Amino acid sequence: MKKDKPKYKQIIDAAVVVIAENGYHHAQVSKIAKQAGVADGTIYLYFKNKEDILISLFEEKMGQFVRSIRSRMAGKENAVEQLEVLIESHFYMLSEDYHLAIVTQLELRQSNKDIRLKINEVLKEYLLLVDEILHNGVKKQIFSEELDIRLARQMVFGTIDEVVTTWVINEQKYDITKLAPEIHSLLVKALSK
Amino acid sequence: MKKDKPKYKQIIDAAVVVIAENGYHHAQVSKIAKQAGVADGTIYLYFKNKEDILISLFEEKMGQFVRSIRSRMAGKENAVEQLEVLIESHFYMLSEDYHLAIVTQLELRQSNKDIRLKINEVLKEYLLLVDEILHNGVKKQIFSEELDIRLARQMVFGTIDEVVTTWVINEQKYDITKLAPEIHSLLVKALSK
Amino acid sequence: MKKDKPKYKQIIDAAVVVIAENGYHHAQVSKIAKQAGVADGTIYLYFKNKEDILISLFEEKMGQFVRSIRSRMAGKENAVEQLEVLIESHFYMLSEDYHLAIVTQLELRQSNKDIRLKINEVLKEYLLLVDEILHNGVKKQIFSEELDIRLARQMVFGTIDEVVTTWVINEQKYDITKLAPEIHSLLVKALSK
Amino acid sequence: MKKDKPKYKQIIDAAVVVIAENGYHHAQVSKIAKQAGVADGTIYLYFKNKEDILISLFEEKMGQFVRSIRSRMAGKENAVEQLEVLIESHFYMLSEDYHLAIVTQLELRQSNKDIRLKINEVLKEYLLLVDEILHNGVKKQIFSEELDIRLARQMVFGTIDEVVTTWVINEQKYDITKLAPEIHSLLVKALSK
DNA sequence: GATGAATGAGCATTCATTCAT
DNA sequence: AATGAATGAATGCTCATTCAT
Repeated sequence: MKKDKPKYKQIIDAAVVVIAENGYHHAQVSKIAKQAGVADGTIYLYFKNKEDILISLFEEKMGQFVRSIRSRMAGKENAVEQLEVLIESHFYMLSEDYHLAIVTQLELRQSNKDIRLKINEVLKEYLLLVDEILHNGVKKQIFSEELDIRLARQMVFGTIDEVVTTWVINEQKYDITKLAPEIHSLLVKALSK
Repeated sequence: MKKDKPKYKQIIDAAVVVIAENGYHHAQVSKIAKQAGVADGTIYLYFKNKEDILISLFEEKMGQFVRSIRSRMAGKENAVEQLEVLIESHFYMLSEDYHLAIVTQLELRQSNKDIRLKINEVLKEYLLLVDEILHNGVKKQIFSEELDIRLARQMVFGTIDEVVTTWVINEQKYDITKLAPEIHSLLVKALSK
Repeated sequence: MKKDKPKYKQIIDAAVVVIAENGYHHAQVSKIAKQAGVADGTIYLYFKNKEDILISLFEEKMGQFVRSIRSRMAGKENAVEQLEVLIESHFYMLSEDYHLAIVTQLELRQSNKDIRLKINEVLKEYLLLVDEILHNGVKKQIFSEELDIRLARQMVFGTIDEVVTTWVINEQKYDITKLAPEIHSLLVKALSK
Repeated sequence: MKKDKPKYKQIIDAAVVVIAENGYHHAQVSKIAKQAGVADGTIYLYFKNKEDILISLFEEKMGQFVRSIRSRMAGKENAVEQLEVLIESHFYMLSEDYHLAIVTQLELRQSNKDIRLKINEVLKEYLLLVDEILHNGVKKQIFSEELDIRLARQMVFGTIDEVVTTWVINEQKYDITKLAPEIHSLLVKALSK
């Protein structure tokens, strides 16, 4: 399995750094190869083309992201607590990975439609997680029984994403993890009966 | 003033059509010129460079957007009603301009960081409007007195933006104006005491 | 009409020189542009792509070639004399254009299948000319009435082509036009009753 | 002697198949290795480089070709009969080896000038055979005493080669061996007194 | 003011060859 | 002898911008 070979992850990590530091449009394959400490051609032993690097990057990182949130959520049965963990984890993990935050919030959004469609596929995993929390909350009668899950999910994701993007645009000048309680409180109020 | 000459608007409208129909990355200056019925070189008599077209496009359209919402809000003193008008207007205006919705929600976001920063400058006008509503609501004790205006604004804008983007990605298959009451209700619950 | 603009012919002539001097595989577009005294991008105002340059080169030169032979044949009614003119003209014209001889006999044959198919299309004009001479000779009972035109044409073309290629491979060390009478005599003997 | 080891021939036969099926420009060393059932690196234990495979291929196959014709000619003393055997054998052997015909008539001609020059070296064996027949015919006063052997050889080879190439381009749709008598007859007429 | 022909910088990808195992 | 992962040089084409007319 190619994904388990060390150079696979090595190249993806190099791509994150190069894109974050140079911007999407100046992230040439040769720069990524240099950063990864391999020859240009080696990239193509692990990835079909440049597009494939970006999609794999997102899959790999977003996969970890969702798995990590799920494991942190383990044991929490209450939807309010689950949402708390989701927000805290989301903010915490991006605050711990400076480069990844820039890449996911700003740079990867410049990619063409094909790449973004594939990225959206990957995002669905995250959105499903949000849906699970919302369904749980409604079932346990913590959230409003008339809640439109689809719209509520858009509010939750839209709010979190906007807060993170604003923080990245402001060059991460403040501690985003400190915003979690207030965001959580706002969202819970919106969702509750 | 260049902005008052007919070709200025002619070129901006051409840019909206060309970007919406071809996508950001296939919207060459020569295509925009053709659509506007002018020579390539003529573009540069009205705009410094391609970047300037895009920023001007956003300024022009977002300016109209905010002015239009303000005029619809005239007479409403209640923050809850004002927010209602904001959401309804936002959804209504984009639902009336198919091309503009695609351009602002999907295509222009593919531009590079520099352009997006300038676009954010222009967005501030809209965000100020949101802030005004929120301040008003807090002052009139309709919204929670402990509301963090900055975060609340990010929630309002993030939610509205995500709802619109989802609608555009789904090719505007449903009537977005019908979602306004529910979104309004969710946000008001979040903001209220 | 693009073909009538001076730069069209200028680029084709440059391509002949560059290919003859550097070989097919080292004839980069940038070298052709430099030789033609234009920018790389200018090439693409006149030709769809590199392949198109090569096909156009062959069309242009082979077209002239056939037209030139036809005009030299004007007035000759006798198939034996027509064949004489054909051979003499063929040898003479290539002996006058050192670079073109190299390009048509050696370099262009390295092109890929697509290009060679299109080149073969163009060659058909020449082969039709040979057919006309052969038909004429048979009709006038100068050539054998049982002549298989298709095979005879392959003999005529194969012989002429091999003689020219041998001369080019030997770096044109001898005067090929002096070989015309003997080749003519051999072919006429073969074709005659 | 490397040429006697089984893998030597194995690689050459693989090269014929791969070139015939994929075309010269898509016949990568790795494909040849795969077809031969060896590792890429193994190729380089038997051949200096890719060029060397192609030249060796031609040497090996053309050597067999000439030896085979010579053995079929054994016993024929008459130049006319010898030429008959040459043409028949040439056509017969290529009609029996579908892949080889494609490779020698079409694909190998796309190789660069250096390789083609070396291939021509190998071809000399064949041309010497033609020369022998011609000399024999002249000595025995069957062929014209004034025959220019060099030009006559070019006619014989050029004609045969063109007939075979035309047959291969037409995807071997007809039986080329049936053309031998007519080609023989044309050539004998040309060469005779 | 308006034109549009000309410019030229910039980059993903392939594949023959090597060499540590 | 045999392997196959790794190497890295080499190039066609696009398109924003200019400037002579």
